[in-house]
Amino acid sequence: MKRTKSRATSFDVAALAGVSQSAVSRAFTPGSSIAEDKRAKVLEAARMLNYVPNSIASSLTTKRTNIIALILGNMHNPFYVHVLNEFSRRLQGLGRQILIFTVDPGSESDDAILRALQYQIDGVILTAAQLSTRMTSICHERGIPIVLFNRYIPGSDASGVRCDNVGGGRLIAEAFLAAGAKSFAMITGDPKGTTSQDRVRGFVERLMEEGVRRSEIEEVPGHSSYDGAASAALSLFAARSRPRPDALFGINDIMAMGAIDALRHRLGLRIPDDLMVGGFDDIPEARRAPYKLTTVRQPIDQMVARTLELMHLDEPDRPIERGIDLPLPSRLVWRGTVPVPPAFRAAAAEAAAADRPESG
Amino acid sequence: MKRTKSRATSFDVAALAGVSQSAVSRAFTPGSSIAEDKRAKVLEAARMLNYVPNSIASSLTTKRTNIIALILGNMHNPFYVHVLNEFSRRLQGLGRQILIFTVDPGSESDDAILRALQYQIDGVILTAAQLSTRMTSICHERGIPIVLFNRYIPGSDASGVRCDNVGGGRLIAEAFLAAGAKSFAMITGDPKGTTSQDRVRGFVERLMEEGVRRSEIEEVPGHSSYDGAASAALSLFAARSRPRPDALFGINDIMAMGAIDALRHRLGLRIPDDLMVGGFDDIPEARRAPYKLTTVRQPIDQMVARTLELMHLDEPDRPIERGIDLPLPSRLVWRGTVPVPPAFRAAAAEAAAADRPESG
DNA sequence: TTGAAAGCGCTAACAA
DNA sequence: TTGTTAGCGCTTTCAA
Repeated sequence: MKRTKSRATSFDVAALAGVSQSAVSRAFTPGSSIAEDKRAKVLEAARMLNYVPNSIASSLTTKRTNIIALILGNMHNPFYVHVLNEFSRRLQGLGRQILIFTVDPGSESDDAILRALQYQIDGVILTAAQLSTRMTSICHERGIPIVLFNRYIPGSDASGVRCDNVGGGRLIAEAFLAAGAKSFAMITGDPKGTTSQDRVRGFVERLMEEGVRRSEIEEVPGHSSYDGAASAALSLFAARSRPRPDALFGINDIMAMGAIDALRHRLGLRIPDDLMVGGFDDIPEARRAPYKLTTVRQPIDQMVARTLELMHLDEPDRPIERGIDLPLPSRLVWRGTVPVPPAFRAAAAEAAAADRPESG
Repeated sequence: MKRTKSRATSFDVAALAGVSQSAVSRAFTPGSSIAEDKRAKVLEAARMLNYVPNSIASSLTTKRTNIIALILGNMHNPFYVHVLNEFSRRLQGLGRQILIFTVDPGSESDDAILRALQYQIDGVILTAAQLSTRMTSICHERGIPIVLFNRYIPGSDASGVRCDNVGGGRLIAEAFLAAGAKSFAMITGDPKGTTSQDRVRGFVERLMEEGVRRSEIEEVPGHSSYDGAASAALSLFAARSRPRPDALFGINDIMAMGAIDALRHRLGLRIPDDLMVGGFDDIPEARRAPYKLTTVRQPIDQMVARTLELMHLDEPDRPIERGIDLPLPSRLVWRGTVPVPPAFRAAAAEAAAADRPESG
């Protein structure tokens, strides 16, 4: 069978309904002035012809496509999968579509943004990668809001939403200290990203307040991946002269999980008996039986909501606010990888209760 | 600062470059006839004005948007995350963009497709949900290919790519038999989906060939999720009069993982000593130390490649082929959740070697 | 409330 | 190889 290529246009519908083409347009535009019976006739004709309004054509005049570009870096980190899900759910609810771009983590996102711009997207959400100031200003010149998710770029005009990473790092340090840890190590993520840097900073800062010397806190890069963290952990613990650390901070959950698996199954370490481990993000996987990871929860829902607010999708003519940095509070979730000190028993019990059903 | 809303058009570029507007169009159209020096002038002017061609406008005449709609159901299953990644990588390589829609697993995808149609997408990839024949014919009428990924719908005009699920189910049965299992159980997925049905069918079929009676194969629904499978497994093993099965088939990896975790950590079962477990998909998580899941590998790369081929993106006028069902071969990956019989030692060693680095 | 008509930014004949 | 011109399918004045 051949393609009929029969896409009915508003003119076809108008002809069938016996009205003008503009009437058809009005019938499909909420809040435009058209008589109810006429609208009904149009809708009926449209149904008969399988007419679907052409958003591409309408955006040519309205200057709005209702498309948002979502630029994703590391999809291998489940955190971003949940972020994508949440954005998708909400944006669809707002009648917006998502044009997706995946870029290599750590690489420039300029290319992706440029391609997005060709599609006259109404906004850009960037969850990854670097952003040049040139690209930022190109977007802003055109009135296209661009907001960074889970990161900020110092000195950038782009606004961003993230959680309080420094505070979160402190929470983990606090938990380790309360559990009696004496020597510390961490597996870090992208060294160029503020997210990893801030978590490290908060963690170190808090430890130093208790008299721990920076040189005593071991640090090894885990490349933000499960496997990277697994080898990092092994290199940290395998053969060593100095005493093993008794507390390990994985800068994100997926790395903490990689470290836990490697340490347990390759080196036979018991957690938390031999080593306590803390993570960051609180991805759903962190609750699972093999991990029961004590971690810092990022308020994804809130972060997504604030991101959308920052874009002001329904006020397209509003001047774009520059360089807003919106840090949201994070909180510690006590689970099984850090021994729970008496003072935190209640919090731990609460977390355990909340963990019962995994949403998904 | 206010929005300048200054999007340069091809006319602006033409004026600055001192050429006609069509020259600008040509300068940006690969393979169109334009003098090299003229093109250079145009490009230079474009750069100065931060001009980005408006694909939305061009698609009005070309009838091609280079946008593909990707409709995703269960994003909580990592399998689909990897699928998304692969589609994104390849489609971006082909100069196509992905408009993403997430729908509730099991629900109609008609809504999403209708919204996609408004954007004049060049094709639809459906990884989830039901598809009405009405929607199929609407797409086909318009010359828009729609291809089902990892599923087929009996009697549907839509084409699809999937793996040989029946054969895969047989492979797991085969492995269980070779390992000496005598009693069997399975955790099933979406009862309306052919994917789950076929895997079950192959599994059962093979067992029955060996004289196992259908009524002896226990079956419990796991709702395609980690948590669903965890409770399913518990209900299967917790309190029971008849002897426990000694082999459990999780219709997909994420359910096999949920079952393993629950059985190990809640009931203290040892795997594979007390119970052997088989999965399906071979998601990257299946290789991880806590699981080392013996499973059936779906050839994602091939499936994605064939899906794209079926869409014939570069021959938009080609008649759409109807109802093609393309089953690709699947293969067993021996790991640690099924005791490896001597005959399969080599295969198991090979799998272990291949597992070393996780891509990601 | 309605219809006619002028664009939106581009591509694609067509002539030059 | 060029420029001119006529649309693509819609929204949006503007008059009626």
